[in-house]
Amino acid sequence: MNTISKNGPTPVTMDTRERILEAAERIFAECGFEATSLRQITREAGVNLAAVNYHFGSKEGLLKELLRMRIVPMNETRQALLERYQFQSQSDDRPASLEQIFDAFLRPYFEAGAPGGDRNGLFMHMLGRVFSEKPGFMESFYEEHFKDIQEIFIAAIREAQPELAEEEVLWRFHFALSLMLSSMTQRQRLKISSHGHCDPDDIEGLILRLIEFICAGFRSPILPKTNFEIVGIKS
Amino acid sequence: MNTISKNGPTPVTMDTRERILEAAERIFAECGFEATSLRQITREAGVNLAAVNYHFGSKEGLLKELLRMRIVPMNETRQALLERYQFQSQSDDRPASLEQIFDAFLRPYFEAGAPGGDRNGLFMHMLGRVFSEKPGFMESFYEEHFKDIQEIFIAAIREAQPELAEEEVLWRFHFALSLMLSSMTQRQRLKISSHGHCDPDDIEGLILRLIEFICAGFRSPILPKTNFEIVGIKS
DNA sequence: GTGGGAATTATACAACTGTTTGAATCTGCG
DNA sequence: CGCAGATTCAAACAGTTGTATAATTCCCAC
Repeated sequence: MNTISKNGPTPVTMDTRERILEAAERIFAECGFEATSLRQITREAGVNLAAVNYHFGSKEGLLKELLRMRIVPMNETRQALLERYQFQSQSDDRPASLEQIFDAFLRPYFEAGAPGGDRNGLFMHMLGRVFSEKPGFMESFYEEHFKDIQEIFIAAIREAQPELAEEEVLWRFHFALSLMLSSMTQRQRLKISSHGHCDPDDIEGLILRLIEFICAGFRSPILPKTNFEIVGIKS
Repeated sequence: MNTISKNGPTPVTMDTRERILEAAERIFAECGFEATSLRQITREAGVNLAAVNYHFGSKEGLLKELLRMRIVPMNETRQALLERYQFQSQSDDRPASLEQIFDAFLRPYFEAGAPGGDRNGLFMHMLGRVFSEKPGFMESFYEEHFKDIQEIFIAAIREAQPELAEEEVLWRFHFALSLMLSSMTQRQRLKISSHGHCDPDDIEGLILRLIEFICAGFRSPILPKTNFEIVGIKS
């Protein structure tokens, strides 16, 4: 049992388990899952190598625990926020707006790793990386942690956009989700490509812009076969 | 020199170099860069292990060559397509539409790996993975292969949307690019989450829906501080 | 204090990694 | 043919990987 003193008011004892989780989240986010070694994690956590397998069974067990730890409360916040918006709108006898729905969906995600503010962006960066890195891994996690919450939000979208065909709802939700996941892992690209015009660390600005972008996409008219003039694309 | 017979009309001799590239593209796309071993590649390619280092210098050299090989012609196609759209619109004395711009930008990307049709989605899947997997890697490639083409397309967007502030153009282009990259790597997720309602293999449908979604996002009104009613988010 | 389960430790394991080497083989030109 | 350069090959390199195992230390109820 290691005792470290944080600069907070109360000194906190941080046991091996927590120190591993802390270091793992940081390094997974930075280097990805495959490229991160257990020795790297245990070294930075200041614990013994075997501690990972003792506490989490395996490297993958560590990852799963890390995800579970963050995703469960995040989804609870999402649902609570959505229900509040729905309750607010209910007095006017209308469904929650698309903006409210996606605020409830996006905001807890971007703030999941940052309750105190200092771990900002760490978790979702990791999540985005893991999803793009471990193909078979996502399926099991979808079933366990995303299926229900997705159903809830898609139902809310249907209410807000009743004229939109089911297939289009699913396509566009897929776009929204992809955009949400990648806009974190790709944040540093914005810094490079905008030549300093945009501030990727402005999380609130990112959230609002994402909501705006996604809602506009959802309100786009139903797709005709070709809704703009392209003549002779092929060769 | 290995000679294999393809089921096409003309038997094709495929030398070691090409066989490595073919296998590497396939396995990188499936497993990612870090998780793929050279032995896996050379085994499936039917060549000797040392051949990779002989022909490409290193594993990373193989990846770079693979990317260069696909990206250069892809960007040429993008530019040619954009110029054609601009020429078409020019007769009406107006700039190319957002739809045309993003068709020129997206279509060559989604069709890059599939000139004959059978390698569909392989390359961009790999590209998306590599970008999310190798952080420092992207910067150098941005400078070499994306900076110029991005400038060209952003200039076209400015003409199509002159009233949009520069910062917002960059944010939204970032969103569009992120969405393009991730909508390939995340394709199988759509298959799962839509429960068969959507067909992720319908590339043409994907392109058109993406264009529609992105253009709507770009036409969204300029971001006010909060353009929808959220009261008491905190706590 | 003492026993006993929990936790930590150092060490070792087998497997796998990218890369290198030097010899063997092939290819094409004189 | 004969030789030179390009290519392929089996083998080994040193290093790292995740995991397993015993021995040790710690801590708390009794």
